Amino acid sequence: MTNIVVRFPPSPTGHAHIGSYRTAIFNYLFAKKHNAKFLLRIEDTDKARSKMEYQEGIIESLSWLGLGYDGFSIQSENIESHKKAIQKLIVEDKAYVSKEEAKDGSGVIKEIVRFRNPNKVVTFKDLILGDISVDTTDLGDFVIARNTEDPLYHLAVVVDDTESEVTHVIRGMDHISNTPRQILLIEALGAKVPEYAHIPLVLGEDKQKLSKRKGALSVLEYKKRGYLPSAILNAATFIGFNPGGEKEIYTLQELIEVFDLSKVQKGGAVFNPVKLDWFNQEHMKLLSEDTYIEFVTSFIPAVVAEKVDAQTLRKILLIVRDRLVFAGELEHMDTDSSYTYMFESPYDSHRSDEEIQSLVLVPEKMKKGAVVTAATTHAILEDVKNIIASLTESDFNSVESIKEKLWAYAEEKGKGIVLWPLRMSLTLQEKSLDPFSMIYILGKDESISRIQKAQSIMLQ
RNA sequence: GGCCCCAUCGUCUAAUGGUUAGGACAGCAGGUUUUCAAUCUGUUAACCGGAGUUCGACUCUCCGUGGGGUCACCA
Repeated sequence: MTNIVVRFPPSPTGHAHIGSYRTAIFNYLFAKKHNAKFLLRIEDTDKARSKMEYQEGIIESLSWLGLGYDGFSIQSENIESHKKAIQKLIVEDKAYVSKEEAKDGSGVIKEIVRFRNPNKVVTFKDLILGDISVDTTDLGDFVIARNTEDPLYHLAVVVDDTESEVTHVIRGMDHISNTPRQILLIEALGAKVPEYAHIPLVLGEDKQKLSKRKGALSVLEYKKRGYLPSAILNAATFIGFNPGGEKEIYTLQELIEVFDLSKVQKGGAVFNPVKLDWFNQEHMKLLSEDTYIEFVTSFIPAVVAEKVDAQTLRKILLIVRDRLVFAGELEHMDTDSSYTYMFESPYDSHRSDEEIQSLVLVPEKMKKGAVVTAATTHAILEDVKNIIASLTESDFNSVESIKEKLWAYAEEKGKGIVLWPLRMSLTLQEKSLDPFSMIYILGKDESISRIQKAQSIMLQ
């Protein structure tokens, strides 16, 4: 392992969205690429807003994404070092205690600690942006602690980073203005200034910093909706980064191989949820049949298993695979009418005979001059039913063989006038799977039974 | 407003002085074994503006303009 160390320091004050985790991802990729250490540090110096629930959310998110870390710490547990640093700065007259009225309007006089700003120009080299110079004079003597026992962000970060020997600080561009004052503190403490890489911000539709407030989903919500971690990883990495070339679908391993800070964009990038959907579909295609079934099954309501046997459910899931964007679409499979007809008879008391008849009868635009009546439809269904009855066990092994057996008849009579009533009698859905897939899923008996029901209504 | 950063299709981007400015998502059109998907094919669409530098600028420089970030006893 090299001596390179990076870290991801989220504050547990909310469920972070994809923008924050992209920072974690960049750090992780950089670490793996360079055979370095990746640290997770929970920044909870703001005790009022920090919550255990959020800390757990961070850990769960990282684990779900598969971003393992080589070290874990909680900032508040390093309070002794922070206090020591505050004392050291005060003793060396690089900081001082100042009696001031509390900002909360209470009128209480408190003793806060301010940094004695040397008022100089700080220049640092950013690995993405290049040289950046800032005159720190206008920062004034900024506050570094609420009191001698209670450090604030800048002080805590600098002390912690120094102690864990962080060499590369990879963080969002919104931290760029924090960098000069942190460098001032590092210098005052006599520590080593790390390398900085400020990555472009992830923007919302309005081109402003992505935020929960504007509807950005947390990583945990994506997990809940049935997105694949590999898709989130892939999509997030491609916000503000592109390895060049035309390949876009990458696994985590491949991402590590091609990751390079020099290929990180400088400008902010708008997050496109529609493209994330595409990434997810592509990553679903990468799954083996068994992995896919296993993944998707965890999103299906338990009652479905009572209504349909595992064998049939597997058939349904495999056939439905191409149209699935994310697994959570199956979350109401037990009641969603775009799925229920696949495993429950659509012929129920809610539908009138007239309704069923109008569905099964070939619509005008599809007739192509042919004369279609209830009687002819009944006759066609009769023929189709007989063909299905003649199918052998092995014919039911694939959609393809079922189609083969029915195809000649459909061509002879006219595809539209055979296939439409067939599909409708099996599904009673305006939009549905094709009839061959339906017969494959339903099996001989149920297929024939549904067709017979449609037929009996045709006769009335 | 001060300070800092950025600027290629609607969006994400490729191009590192010489290309008909490429790809992906979305859009549109069409094909496909009925519907809806899926899939295949085709297609619309961009170098923020102005000066330079150069034989030659998307690429380099400067000035505008636009956008963003940040100005806490939050992180």
